[in-house]
Amino acid sequence: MTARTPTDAVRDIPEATVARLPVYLRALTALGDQGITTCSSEALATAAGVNSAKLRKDLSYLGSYGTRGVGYDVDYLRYQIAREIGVTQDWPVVIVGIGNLGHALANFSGFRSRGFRVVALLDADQALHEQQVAGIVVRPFDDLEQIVRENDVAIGVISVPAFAAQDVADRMVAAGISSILNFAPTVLSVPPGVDVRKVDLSIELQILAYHEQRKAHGEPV
Amino acid sequence: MTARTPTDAVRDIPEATVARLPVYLRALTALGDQGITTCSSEALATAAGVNSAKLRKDLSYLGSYGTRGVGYDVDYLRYQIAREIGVTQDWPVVIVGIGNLGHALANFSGFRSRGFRVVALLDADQALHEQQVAGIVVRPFDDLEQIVRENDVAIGVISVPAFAAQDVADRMVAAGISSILNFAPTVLSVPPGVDVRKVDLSIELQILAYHEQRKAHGEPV
DNA sequence: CTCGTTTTGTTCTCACGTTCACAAACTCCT
DNA sequence: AGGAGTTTGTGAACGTGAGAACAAAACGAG
Repeated sequence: MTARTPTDAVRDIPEATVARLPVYLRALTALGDQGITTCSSEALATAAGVNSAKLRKDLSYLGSYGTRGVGYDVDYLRYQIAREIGVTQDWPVVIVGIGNLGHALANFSGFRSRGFRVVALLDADQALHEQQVAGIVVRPFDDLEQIVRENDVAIGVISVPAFAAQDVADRMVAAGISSILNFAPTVLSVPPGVDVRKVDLSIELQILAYHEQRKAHGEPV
Repeated sequence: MTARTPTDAVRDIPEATVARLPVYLRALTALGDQGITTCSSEALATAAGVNSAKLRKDLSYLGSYGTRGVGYDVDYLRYQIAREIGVTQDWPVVIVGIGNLGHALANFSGFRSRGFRVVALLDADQALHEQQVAGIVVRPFDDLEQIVRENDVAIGVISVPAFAAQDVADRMVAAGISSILNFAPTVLSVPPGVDVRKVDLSIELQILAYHEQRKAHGEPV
């Protein structure tokens, strides 16, 4: 690695690369589980579904962790990527909105194994309180501030209906959460410094529909 | 509409624009529901959470549907975008994998209202067959081919565990499905001509974690 | 009818992301 | 030790996307 002073610690990795690092991480885990200890950029790129030049360029932003003529050490590279992303320790997460989707999210086994830990499930509906979902008791939404404070929660997941999402986001931000994963089909507005990512089923389907329509329209051979 | 010859029917709209059209569609629907009949690019951009120059440029790919000095007619523009995306009629969709997530998807009310119709729920687990989920009977996975044929299904949703996802995708493609929305945390490989979009909770959380780590690391002012 | 106001549609420039192509660096074989 | 064969890391070319800025077009007032 080239000499790096403490002050330039914050190299900036392109956003497109950041979005692919988790994919590489998963691919490396899969290779490791198969007992593979070393792999080339070509092999890893295939496992991750990208082109090898792009993979190498992405990895080069992290540092120089490969060996020319040999490839990458699977475990070592996996650790380096995990460290870069910040999932070497667990991040506490709260889920707000325990409807159908909230249930599915709470039961999602990938949380724990991938660096996240659900510390609380919240819902405004009193009928759900005291019930257990995925082994965790559902608590009132008003407990949010206390939970965030006590567990130092930085990441919140919103799985409430669209009309309630902005209110939940506002409360989350006020409580100190600065990263939000939004499953509600609505645009959230948050202050600068707060990150929001959205997952939207309708949008994904509509994008597919657009391309599908294209295929159908162009195909009349 | 401006005169358009049959041969130039396939204008190509940039992918980034295609991904935003559904957002505009939703924003227009919201404005319409509020009784608003006309809006400026500025107002619509705010509702959609984008910048107005980008919005105008996106809309310009579809055609010239606004009026200078006035703005856009909400209902008219909404119809034009819906037509461009291809959601003026309903698309039949099959969901494979009726676990926690599959349940949530089947119950998702946005399907019907946004141009999609769930024609079947499939699962390999016999214990689920004949049960009703969201008013639809769960059927054996082996019924896939028949259902696709009879309903002319082009879009499939995969919500099975990761290890089974590739098999399901292969069967879908063989049955004639050419657009897949994949919720399983794995890379799918499909032949050219088949579109895959993936929705991946772990990846989204890890991207948030990366930025969160950055904030925490840079903040000690 | 003409002028001022408003707002769209589009052009231009810059930044970002992807891919190619190759030098540098490592291993292995003779 | 030296040369052939691999594979990484990166510079350079290309394509796509974002945002500023402005001309063209519509409306309304007088």
